[in-house]
Amino acid sequence: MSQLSLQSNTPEPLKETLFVQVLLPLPLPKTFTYRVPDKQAEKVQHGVRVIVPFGKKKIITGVIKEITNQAPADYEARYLFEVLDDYPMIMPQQFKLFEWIASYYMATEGETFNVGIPSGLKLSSESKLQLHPQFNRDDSPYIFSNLEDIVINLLKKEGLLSYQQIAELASTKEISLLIKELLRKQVILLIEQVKEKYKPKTEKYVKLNKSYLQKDKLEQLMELLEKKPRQLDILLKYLQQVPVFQDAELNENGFAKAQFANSGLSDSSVNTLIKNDILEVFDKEISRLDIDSNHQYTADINLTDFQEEAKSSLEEQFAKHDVNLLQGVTGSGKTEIYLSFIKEVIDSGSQALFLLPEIAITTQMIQRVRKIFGKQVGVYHSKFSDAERVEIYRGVAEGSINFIIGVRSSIFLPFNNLSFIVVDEEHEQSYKQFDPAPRYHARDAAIVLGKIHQAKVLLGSATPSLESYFNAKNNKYGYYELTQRYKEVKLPHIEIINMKKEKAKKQTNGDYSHSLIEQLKVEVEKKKQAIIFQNRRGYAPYIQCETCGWIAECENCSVSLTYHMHQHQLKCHYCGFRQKSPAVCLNCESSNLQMKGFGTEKIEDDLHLMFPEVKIQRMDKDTTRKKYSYQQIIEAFENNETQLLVGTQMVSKGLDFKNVSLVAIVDADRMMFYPDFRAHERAFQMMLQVSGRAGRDKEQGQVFVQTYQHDNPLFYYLKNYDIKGFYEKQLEERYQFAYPPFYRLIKVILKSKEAVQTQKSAQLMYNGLTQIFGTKRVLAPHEPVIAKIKNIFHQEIWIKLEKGHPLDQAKQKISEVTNKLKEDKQFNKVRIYFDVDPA
DNA sequence: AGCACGCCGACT
DNA sequence: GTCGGCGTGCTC
Repeated sequence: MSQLSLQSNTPEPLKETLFVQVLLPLPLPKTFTYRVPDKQAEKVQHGVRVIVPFGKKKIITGVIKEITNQAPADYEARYLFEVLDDYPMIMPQQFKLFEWIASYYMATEGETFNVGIPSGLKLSSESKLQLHPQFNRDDSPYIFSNLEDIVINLLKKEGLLSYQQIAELASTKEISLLIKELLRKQVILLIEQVKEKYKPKTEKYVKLNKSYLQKDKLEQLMELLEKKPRQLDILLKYLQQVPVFQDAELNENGFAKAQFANSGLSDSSVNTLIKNDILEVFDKEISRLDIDSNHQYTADINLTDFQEEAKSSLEEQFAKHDVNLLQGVTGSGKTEIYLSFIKEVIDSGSQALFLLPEIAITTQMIQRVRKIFGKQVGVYHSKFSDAERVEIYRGVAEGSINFIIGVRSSIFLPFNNLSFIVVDEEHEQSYKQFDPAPRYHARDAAIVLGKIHQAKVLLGSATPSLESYFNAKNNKYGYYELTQRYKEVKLPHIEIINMKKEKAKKQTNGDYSHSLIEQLKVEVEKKKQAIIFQNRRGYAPYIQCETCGWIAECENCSVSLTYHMHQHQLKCHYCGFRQKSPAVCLNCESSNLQMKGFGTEKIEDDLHLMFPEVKIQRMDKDTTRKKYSYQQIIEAFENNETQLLVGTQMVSKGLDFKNVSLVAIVDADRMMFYPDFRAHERAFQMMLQVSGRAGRDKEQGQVFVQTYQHDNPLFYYLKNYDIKGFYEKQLEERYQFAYPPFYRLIKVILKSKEAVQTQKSAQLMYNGLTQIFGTKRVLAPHEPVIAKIKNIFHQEIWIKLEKGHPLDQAKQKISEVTNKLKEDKQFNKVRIYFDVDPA
């Protein structure tokens, strides 16, 4: 083994040692510098992945952010192990986005990188042991223990052993000692096997043996197979599918082996042909992205006059604004406008990104887009496997995919030529990532992404976020409103039902007004469909003892347990805790337990009683757990197999049902009255969104909204579809109480297992913050609505910064206060998080 | 984030 | 006396 000699007498040709700054997918604030082995120097370039040692035993994948020839002054850089790619996997634009997100959302670039790339592009490493090549048991000056001898013998036999295998021999404690000893005694070498997690998918294909490619040879073969009809059939099938005589090169493409069986031909006969060297098997790399590549996609996008008008107006505005807001009621055909823009972009050779909230990416939507764009489309969705995501990632990097339709994380794909971004349903809060950091808002990040690429951004919604509305109003964004509904279908009539009054008149039946029940009866008679919306799953949100007032609560979280009738269980919707529903009060043993409130399950149950003959389906998180159940429920409803659909907000997105004439919002108050400054905005948007499901065909649909607060101005705006009026009113309130969009919020979250420590640290944090920002800009620490989740106590501090307040400086100060707090070791168990622009 | 090194209680 | 608890500090 050659030794590295630092002072060599023979002058080496001067070779510059390269150093690279590597970004690692860890929540660490900086990059790490590695030395590049000479052998790898040529492969080094910006944006390629490298495998590096990190700490004592970790081996991880990072990405090269910078290349220098300057050795770090204050530490010895380690050698990187390997350069993985021949071309960059992270584009310069992505680095810019990482930087922006990390800085804006008070996260690290490493965390951003970590969520930004599919985990299949990171590598797993597994340490293995092998015998040291120069090791000889008899020559060794050392003495070996029994255990060591066992390992030595095993290594002689097996060659390689993993930690796992050693672990089977010894207890975990002994392993590291054992390995240390074996290393010291020069018995073993540690080697790292790094595996690419991603493997291209392959399928068995067959092709005709070359010797039969001549016509006469083939004829001989056919004669030979005369008496073996099964094999002959297979050969004929092959020739039919792969006409090798028209083009001999087609033979190289081969034919999927499994396809024979699909045509009713026997697999064993195929195997015989293979055995006799008539057919050859080979592995063919196939795409996981299930697209029929032979199909020609030529579907056109036909815009109505109104849509054309909208489009050309938007085009004009894009000349002045990089971001435009397109507001249009459900059914006004925003999607066609998006797709028409996107088609132009794709045809001109650029890339486009179409962002949607998770639940809006339906099979319907994907099929529609595929019809127009074929295999240029990549769908980036959490339901897809990691391998599929890697394929899309690579497709975008290589340029074979020009159009991405996807969820928020698609902003991180390696675009290099992006020129158009659509953010549909831009008001949706699911665009805001909450856990883990970075807590970014994909709409806002998409706008920055647009800036980085000089791409145009189109935001779309029937009910824009107040922020976007405000920006459009102040001419920061361009704006267009589509007022026409497709085919001129009238907007549904919204009826606000005064539950107080109905209850006083004893016209309610439990939670349902007389009017609603009567109307449901009418629709059911007419064979129409109805959607009953309740944004709460389960049967009863809580159960209470009427004797002593006891409420069943989660033992880990400060929430009541929801009763689920189906399993007769009490469940916590925050930590998943579940227990059998008690028969008597656990406090006073009274049997007077009452279900309080109602969720989708109870509504479903009630409806069954009221309409025993009618097919009723429920759609919520509980009924859509399986992969295709969501799809099945929708299809059944679309095909009129079910007549009443009860559901949570899942029913409000992206679905187009023709026969729905009534939408019922059973409990509007629940959405409106919870402690959040956005509660009204959300409730309003959600109610309008659900309403949009009614009457999408010729007839005008109806919406029934049940409330005990029917005087609330929100309902006035709602029933008149006066979105602007409502928003203006909201803006006034937001201004008055110093909330977005006039002020920027930064939420500081403190968590720990100790309630007292959490509170104390929050108070100290608050003191520190007020010293910098003053008492007006910082709200006193308080428990969030759910103060305890999974036995962790939470405290929040809100910082309100007026527009124009130097943001970077503010964040800097916040970090300083945080670091100071962390110095006090009594609080070292308190974790501190930041949420900039909390949703 | 992991993970090793380091200092105090219940046990072979 | 040790095993092992998890506090603390580092990772190029």
